[in-house]
Amino acid sequence: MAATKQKRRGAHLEMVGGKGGRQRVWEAIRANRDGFYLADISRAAKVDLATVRTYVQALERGGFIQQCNVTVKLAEAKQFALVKDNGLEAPRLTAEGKPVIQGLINEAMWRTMRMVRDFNFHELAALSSTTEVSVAPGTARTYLRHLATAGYLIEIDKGHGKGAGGIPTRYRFNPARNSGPRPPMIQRTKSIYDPNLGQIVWQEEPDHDC
DNA sequence: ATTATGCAAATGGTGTAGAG
DNA sequence: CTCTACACCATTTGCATAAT
Repeated sequence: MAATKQKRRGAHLEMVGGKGGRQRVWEAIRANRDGFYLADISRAAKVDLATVRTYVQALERGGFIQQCNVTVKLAEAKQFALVKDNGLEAPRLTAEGKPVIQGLINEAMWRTMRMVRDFNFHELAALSSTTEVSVAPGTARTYLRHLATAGYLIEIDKGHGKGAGGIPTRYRFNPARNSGPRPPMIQRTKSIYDPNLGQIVWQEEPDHDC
């Protein structure tokens, strides 16, 4: 009923690599690693207390932080300390404190792409697949297609685009677009956001000049 | 006729926000 | 403090098209 009913915003505004949300909380925690309270974090990060509480709980379960004054039971009065600093960006944890698997496949493909010179989506799927993650050919195909559209990949051999010849489109990673370790995310709005650059790198081409 | 690619839409999973 | 609802990204699957 609050006038400021904040619905969830775009990924580039709250997810990893952006601002707001858990990222701010994590930064605030790092700034006060010796000891902090939920209220401090909430105020410093300018994040709703409930959100802070949720994330802190996840961090605690994940073993990233530890409560100092165990005697206190009230969450708002609890004092935590950072015991496991990833140093990087905010760990993506589920409420259970377990690492999020979402995006793992994406990252695997992104990493493979930067290592291998050229490839087709079949090879990418095979190379990206590990014992931990299995990349479906279809997924690789989709991701590859989007990246190519965004200019991250160069189509070096269109070959025989279709048919039973076994010559799929061959792509090559564009070094100029090697922006960083974070894989670009394909947003729901048909746009592609690069967490490394912190900006939209491609949109659905509003340009329709005839 | 068979097989693979390309495109598109549907579904699932996760995080955030709010209310009880 | 716990629970429910909602929004968004990621992934999977199906259909249409085209060549061997």
